[in-house]
Amino acid sequence: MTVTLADVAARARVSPATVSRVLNGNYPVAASTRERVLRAVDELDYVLNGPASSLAAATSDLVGILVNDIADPFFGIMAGAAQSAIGEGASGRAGGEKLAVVCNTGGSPERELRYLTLLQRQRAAAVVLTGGALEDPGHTAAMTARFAKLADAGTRVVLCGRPPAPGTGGDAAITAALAFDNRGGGRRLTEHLLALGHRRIGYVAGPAERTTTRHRLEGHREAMTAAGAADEELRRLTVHGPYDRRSGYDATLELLRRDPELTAVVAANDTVALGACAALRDQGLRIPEDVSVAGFDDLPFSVDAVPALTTVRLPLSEAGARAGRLAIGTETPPPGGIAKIGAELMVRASTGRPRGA
Amino acid sequence: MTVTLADVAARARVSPATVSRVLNGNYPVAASTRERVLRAVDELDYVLNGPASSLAAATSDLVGILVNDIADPFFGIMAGAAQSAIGEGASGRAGGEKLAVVCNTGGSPERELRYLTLLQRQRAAAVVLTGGALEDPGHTAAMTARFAKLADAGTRVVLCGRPPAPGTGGDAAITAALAFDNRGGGRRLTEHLLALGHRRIGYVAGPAERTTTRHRLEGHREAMTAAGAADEELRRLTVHGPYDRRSGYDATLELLRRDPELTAVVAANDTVALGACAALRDQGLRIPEDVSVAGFDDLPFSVDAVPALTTVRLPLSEAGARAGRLAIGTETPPPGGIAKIGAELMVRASTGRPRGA
DNA sequence: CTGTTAGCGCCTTCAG
DNA sequence: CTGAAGGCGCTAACAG
Repeated sequence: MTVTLADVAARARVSPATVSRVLNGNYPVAASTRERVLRAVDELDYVLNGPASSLAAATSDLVGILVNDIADPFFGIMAGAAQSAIGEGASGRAGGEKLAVVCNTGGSPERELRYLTLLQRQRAAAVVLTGGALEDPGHTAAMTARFAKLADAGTRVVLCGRPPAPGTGGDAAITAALAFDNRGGGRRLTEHLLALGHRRIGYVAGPAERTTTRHRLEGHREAMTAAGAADEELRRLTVHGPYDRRSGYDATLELLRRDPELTAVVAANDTVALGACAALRDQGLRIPEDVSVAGFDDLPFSVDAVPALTTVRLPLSEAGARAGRLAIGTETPPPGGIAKIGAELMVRASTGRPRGA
Repeated sequence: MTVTLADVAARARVSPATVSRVLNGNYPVAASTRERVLRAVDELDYVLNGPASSLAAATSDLVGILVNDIADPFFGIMAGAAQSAIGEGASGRAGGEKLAVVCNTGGSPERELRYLTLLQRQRAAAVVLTGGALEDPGHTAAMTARFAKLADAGTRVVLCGRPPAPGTGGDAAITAALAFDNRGGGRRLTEHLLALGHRRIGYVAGPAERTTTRHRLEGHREAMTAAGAADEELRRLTVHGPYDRRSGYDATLELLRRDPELTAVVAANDTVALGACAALRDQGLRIPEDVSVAGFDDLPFSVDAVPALTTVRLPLSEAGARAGRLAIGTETPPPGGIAKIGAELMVRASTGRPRGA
């Protein structure tokens, strides 16, 4: 019923091996033979059997891209860029047709592990993990073990927007890591606010147990501490929540309750910042006249917000593309395997001098 | 080097067949035996070889979800919901671990076809296509042929937010189609504007050759025509462009040039609407006092826009989840294979009475 | 440059 | 309920 390689071989009057060779293109074949084979493939409407091929070759052309939230453009942009880079890398000849595929973990450690298992089971050629990692010792250990397993099965592992696990050097298994300068970006953002004259700055952080959250918050606190803020005060003006609009809304209300004299709110990311803006507006406060607001990431919608959002730009698209290239081996890993990706402060209309100034 | 099923069998002192049976769970196995096997699996850290399994069984656990633009939450929301539904459906026992995976076509017909081929090659269990289809006879024919091929290889094909190809009934191969009521939604949206007193309404449409674009536009024109608008006028006040912010911005400027007396702009979707808002603001026009603006989809950010966007809500998450269930056979297809998904008008602050009224 | 020969690791009848 | 045996479709040495 279904056409196999043998059928093609018969029709082209060559051996199966030859057909395999022209299909994979990694072996010299006479032009005339190749053409005959290709014609047979076409006439028979033959489609290679992936599982059989993967089984025999002990590798597959699957590349998995893991994201924490597929509905969030932060991940969509990186994943899209990675997927393009992977697709294009294969363009040379028919051979390297990689199947780049994105998997949504929803931020759940179980699902992250499950996808890794599934990908390992498929003998994936590479795995790209995007976004912050969960900072739980158990989970980190489990992940590190999986990475090792994947690596020695020949699967490349690349991190994009996620620092390699610290400590025991357990991440030797990783091909490359692209780490965003979340700490530096966070620091510069808060320094901008301090320079404007703000002192009472609320911080709406992301989920407590994620690297991204922690680094951005640390950057903020670095700047605040340098400006003389007390630890206790910093803690009082920090509220954690998920990376969504609702969290920004609720947390801002809570911050206002804790300190009605707040003159600025810094959000963990742009989406959260939008929620913060909504909350302030609903309280009758003007942005930035009464309260300044800042975000992080510089997603496409941020420039269209009213007022346009001051934020920190991350080169998501470039980083994603680079991760894709690293995954298929089109680009060589940076020295040491880890590269730091810069973050650029974007000052726009949502931040201004505080009321008093 | 790598652990195989035989190794597990040896350790558990059973035959490979038995191990296979407990792993797949679709066959009676004594509880004590099962436990012994499971323990061996665990001790050996065994991971099933997907390709080998797929080859022998002639099916795989891959489910592909195709999207036009992964960075667009419209698709992210549907894909995320579908992926969850597929993941959960498998929960029964270890057996049905489906690998739901999203593929970004970028709206390119070639990539769409390419992914379909790749998925067919992998012997995917199902394919979900989301969002509008390209209306090109050649491409439609190619897609229909692929669907047939997939269907008779046992791959389920479900459409989500895309109507089945019309005409030759060639889509008998499709398992189910969930079609959004784009036409009805578009009509009701424009009727709302007409009821407010608007007559000179500009329309920023999506790419011309897509079903979604056409249906929304037809709904708009239905309403306009019923209100006495002339065809020529309608054509004059319609501008096409991609589904992005930039297109909304540019098209709005163009519409304003064509008719400076415009009192409303209807955009093909919310993202485009945001661009339209930006253009109007840059022209010194107030929303909705000078010009009303409306979008489509009701993405999460639309309620936070300033002013909050009047739009048409599509139940993206529900539709995605349902598509996922249909893909894994957890839900039975609607009678006739096609279900129409309602669209609800959401009136918010971006639309109001026109200047004159 | 091309054909031949063995498996890759698992599932699935078929017996028992 | 469990074991034995054959083959899924392709690739990868080897010869020629």
